[in-house]
Amino acid sequence: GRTCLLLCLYGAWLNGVPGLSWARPDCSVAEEPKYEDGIKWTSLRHNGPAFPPPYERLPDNIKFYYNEETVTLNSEAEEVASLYAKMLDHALTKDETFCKNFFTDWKDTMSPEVKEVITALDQCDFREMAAYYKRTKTNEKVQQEFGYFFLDGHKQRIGNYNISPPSLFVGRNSPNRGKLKKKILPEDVTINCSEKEIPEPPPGHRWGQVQNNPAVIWLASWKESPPGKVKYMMPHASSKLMGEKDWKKYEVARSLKHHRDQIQEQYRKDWDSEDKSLRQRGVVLYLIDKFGFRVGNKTKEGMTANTFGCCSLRVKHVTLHEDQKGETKKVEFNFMGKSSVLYKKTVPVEEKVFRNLQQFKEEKGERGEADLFDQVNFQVLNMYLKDLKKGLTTKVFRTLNACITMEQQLKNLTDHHIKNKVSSFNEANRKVAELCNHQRTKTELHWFELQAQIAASRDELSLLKKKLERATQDSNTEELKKDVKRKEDELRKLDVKSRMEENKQLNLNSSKLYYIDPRIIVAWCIKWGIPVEEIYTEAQRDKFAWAIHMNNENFEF
DNA sequence: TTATTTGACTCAGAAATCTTACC
DNA sequence: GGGTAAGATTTCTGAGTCAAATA
Repeated sequence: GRTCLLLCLYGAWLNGVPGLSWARPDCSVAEEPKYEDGIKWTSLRHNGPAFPPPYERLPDNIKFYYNEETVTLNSEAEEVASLYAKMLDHALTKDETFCKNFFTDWKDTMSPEVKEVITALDQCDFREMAAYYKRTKTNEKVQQEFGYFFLDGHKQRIGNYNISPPSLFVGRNSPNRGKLKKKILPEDVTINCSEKEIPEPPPGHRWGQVQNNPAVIWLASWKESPPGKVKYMMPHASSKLMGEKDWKKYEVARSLKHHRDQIQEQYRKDWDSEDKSLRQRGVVLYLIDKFGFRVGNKTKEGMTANTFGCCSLRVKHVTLHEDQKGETKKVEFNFMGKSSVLYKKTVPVEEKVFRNLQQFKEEKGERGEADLFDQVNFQVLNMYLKDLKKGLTTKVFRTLNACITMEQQLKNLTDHHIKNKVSSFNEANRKVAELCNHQRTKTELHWFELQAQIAASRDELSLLKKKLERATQDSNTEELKKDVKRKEDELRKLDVKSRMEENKQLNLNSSKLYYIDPRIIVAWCIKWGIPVEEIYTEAQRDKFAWAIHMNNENFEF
């Protein structure tokens, strides 16, 4: 209760991190060790990750058919088939690459005889299996014993403690989509913990590796087959360790504010430089600073979807628009960004940026596939930024821009404007989501249905109106008028619905969770007497406990 | 050496699940 | 008042960033 909260605050001050304390349920005020740079903990105890139950074979009455005939699969092949069967409703099972990858990996699991029989995926009938899995949704409650860990004696939640069962890779636009993600065994897992507190591996198994590395915060790690990346079992966002990092992230962004003028002055100079790499650096930094682009790492060809960020933009992604008099200069960006989200915006830029872009494009001739900024990459940029300010990297600009935008938007909301405070808040939030290009792809089916409904309704309305025009003082004029009114109401409702659907295009969650300093929001809530519960969900309040406990009405970013 | 890969986080939308509103 | 659809929230896991290790 309140006492606990006060103790938390007190404990946090003792720790030297304002507002940050051990997350619930443990609120004790212990003397905490201060760690030198890079050391995260003294004692770390947990039960390791939870493994999925072994595969259960289909009952005898559920069959798989090939060419209308029953084929009996061995256990492994049946298991992989079940993964596809469970996805039968998913659009990906109509995707060529997905199917090709799946079929290749699936065949590897078949016995030689069966492999000879099953040669075409489109002859396979998984429907009986699919129906069976729909009926028997296993809804096992997660075991509480795996959900927590102890960091220096404090009980904390774990973010992801379940190792997922084998599945088909579902990366969007990834060349790996459809490939089998193999079963992870304890032998594949590295455990990170205190030397004397090694968790018990599942019966009959042993851990691949056990280490005691206080320089990292992960509890367990393993490699996933495609795309061969290391996965980690990490503390929950509500844990002290994560909250601390979150807080530091925003502090770095705040400190960037004081260096921004200097950075801008420098990149303006760079636009005129003799050195092309400096000119490119200057333009890239301008774009990142101004429009919140991601830096754009090189992506591994053939392993990931073809996506882009600022440094990795191609010539074809940028179109320059100049009006007749050459007064307004606009740049049109059109490319696939992170997670294959389309970035399509046209923005005005300064004269020198425009000329430089023009030159970079011309140099490459008509080769649209050529790198627009061939002389810079994220290492170059981050090296440069690090020298200006410790801890400064390119992504900080995105955070800074998001925070400034949010703070400004909220400031604009005066008592006069605010009728419904929560929806006003969402409007402000929406501006940030727009900046960050956080999108939600609309549920296609729903959308098309709605548009069809609207079109049909429009047609009917115009038909009714014509009828009404033609009608003389017949007895049914009144009836017709009523019909028209009814149709108009219906159409209006549909339009509202459509607009709501349109708004869903923006995804407010990502900016709220990762970009907007929660202290801005808390301060705003206090100012207007809005309970934080109306803005942040429970999970979000847990994550931002540090900011909520600070309770600073006068916070300015 | 410097370019590339790996490791460790940090951010991303979709799917799954829970809650509420509506008929 | 209960069944269901829509909406809100949480979980899940893929996809970025960026520093450090490696070749």
